[in-house]
Amino acid sequence: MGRRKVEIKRIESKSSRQVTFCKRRNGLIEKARQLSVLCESSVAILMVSSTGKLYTSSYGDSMEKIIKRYEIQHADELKNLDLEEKFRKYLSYKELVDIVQCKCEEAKVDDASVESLNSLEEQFKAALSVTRARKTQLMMEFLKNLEEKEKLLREENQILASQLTKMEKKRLPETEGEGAMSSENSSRNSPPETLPLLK
Amino acid sequence: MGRRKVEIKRIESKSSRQVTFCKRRNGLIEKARQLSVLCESSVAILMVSSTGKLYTSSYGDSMEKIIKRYEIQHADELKNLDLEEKFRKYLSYKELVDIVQCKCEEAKVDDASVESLNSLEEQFKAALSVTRARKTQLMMEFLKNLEEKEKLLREENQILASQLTKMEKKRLPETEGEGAMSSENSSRNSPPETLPLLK
DNA sequence: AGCTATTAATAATA
DNA sequence: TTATTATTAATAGCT
Repeated sequence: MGRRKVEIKRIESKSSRQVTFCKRRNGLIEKARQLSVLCESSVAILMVSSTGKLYTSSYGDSMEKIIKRYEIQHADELKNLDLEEKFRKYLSYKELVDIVQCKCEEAKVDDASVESLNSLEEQFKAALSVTRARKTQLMMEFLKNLEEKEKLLREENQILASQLTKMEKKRLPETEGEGAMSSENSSRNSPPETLPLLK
Repeated sequence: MGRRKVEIKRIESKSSRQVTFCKRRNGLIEKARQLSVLCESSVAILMVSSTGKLYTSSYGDSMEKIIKRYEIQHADELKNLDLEEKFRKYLSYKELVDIVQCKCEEAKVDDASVESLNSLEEQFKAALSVTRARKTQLMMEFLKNLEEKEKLLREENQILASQLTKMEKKRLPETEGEGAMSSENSSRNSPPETLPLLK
């Protein structure tokens, strides 16, 4: 689809590589848009050029949502760490540890003046404040993340549930209304009832 | 580039929408691969079909790495603060508010002695400590709760998915569904009715 | 950035 | 699904 056929291998000339990147990048984005519109789907594309520049595009849903959808599916891999380990890891940021250790060493001076102790006190307060703020921030972020995941999972659940319901209806077109059916008929009706779950 | 020109708008027929999704999805993936090879770049694509199935593909780098690249760049945008409002609500437990207000009233005494101020200081410290501990405790509880919910929702999802699969098989004894790495990892059979829900 | 000769993708069909 | 092929759409090489 050009003046001649090209092999799919690294383009040696830097300038034509850049030109091609630009052209094909736009092509890819347009294709993604079309797929999204034609097939009512969500599509996200992330491209990092050889110079490290990031180009992104998403259709049908936000980039965040699509990425989260991916992360949910791959959460099992991440599940190894339990919550506390995760937080221990988060809180061990070098920056904070360094501050604390530095201050602790200084504190060995037991015969210091009131003034120097006062200064030390202020420094500890500052370090403590930074640590607390960071802790809260990280917890908030983690929380938000979880809440989004929950929402997506619920949505997915609803889709699955409605698919099941539709199938059931096709399969047993009638039998609506409360006949004398002893309701315990095994395979009847089960999917819909199990679905609306979570409050 | 087919037997006739097509408008880019939702394909009404469900079956041809699915066929088109499959074809164009493969096309998009191939285009991404070519872009990556030709231009020495990393490309990631995430697609969610209208039925909620996820299809992903990445070239030049792992999906994780490319997504991380994105998240680094967008870290700032993620710092929304509506969560803090939520916690302000959590923290307004009467017990804590009472402590603080009581102490604040006492503090009006501006001409107090050094001793009484020292005492007041201690009381504030205690109140602050209680407040902080309670805050952290509540956040942790909330977090654990969310994680449990997530787990349950995921289980439920798997059950629903396996029910759907079973139904499809009964209905169409042949014809495998679209492949993909979707949530098909079910592997477990369903004791569907007893789904242990969220409290 | 534009412009076409060409190749590549794909819509209809089976 | 997969394969075929008549067409349209994307783009390589030049300006």
